[in-house]
Amino acid sequence: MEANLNEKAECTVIIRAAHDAMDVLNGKWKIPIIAVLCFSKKRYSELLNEIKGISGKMLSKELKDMELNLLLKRTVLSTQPITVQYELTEYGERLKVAIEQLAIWGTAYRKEISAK
Amino acid sequence: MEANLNEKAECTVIIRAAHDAMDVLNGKWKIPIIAVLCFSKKRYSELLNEIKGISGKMLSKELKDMELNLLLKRTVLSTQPITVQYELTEYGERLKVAIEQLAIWGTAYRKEISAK
DNA sequence: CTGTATCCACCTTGATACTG
DNA sequence: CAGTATCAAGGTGGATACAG
Repeated sequence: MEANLNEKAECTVIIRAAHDAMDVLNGKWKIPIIAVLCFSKKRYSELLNEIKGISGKMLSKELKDMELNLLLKRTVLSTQPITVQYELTEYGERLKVAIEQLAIWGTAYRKEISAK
Repeated sequence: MEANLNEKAECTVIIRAAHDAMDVLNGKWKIPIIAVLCFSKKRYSELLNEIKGISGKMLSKELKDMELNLLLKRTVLSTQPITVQYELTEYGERLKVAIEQLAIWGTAYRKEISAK
């Protein structure tokens, strides 16, 4: 019963915490964006090119969302014409571990499912 | 340049693999469902009670999705009235690691953001 | 108990054109 | 280059009633 209580408590905590995380990562594009930015900072147009299928509108929207959620930092460079750099914050960086685990699972899953 | 190629390749792989995973986990409720089932198999009504906010329709739909994706197994028990057990498959079990990482991140994020 | 059927409001996304 | 505005379409999720 002690074990049962602990299980229940732990379960509830995980559910809520995972939900918090997914709330911040909602939508189709946030994980791909973070995955790209895990390796280096990028400009808007670089992201647009490297994330296949995303539209400019969605990229803008997602980037704005993530900036508000403190996942990434936006920097306007005074080049001519101006360019904008996006990079992960510490919060964003720390998501890398979770995303890697998802990717590891996804890789194995795809492989085994397709071998069916 | 070699490093650059590797970075690019690894990045692409991670994006695709994470996308595969998120494809299977799409929607609002799959992660909570898996989190609950991580600890023990559950019946439909137990899931309905323990996952706060989910409707019966969505629970049915998500469970069906996940069964098709081989994430969980559905077993009809010949009780009176009949009950149905859901449990994770091996694929589903292996997602636990990734979800735990998400939860760890979510916990820290919530804590630090609220401390703002 | 374990679902399904229907209806509906909302949200997300995409295409396209446009701005500074 | 880095976005914004507008419109349209489809998907998502909730309420309710019903079925086996």
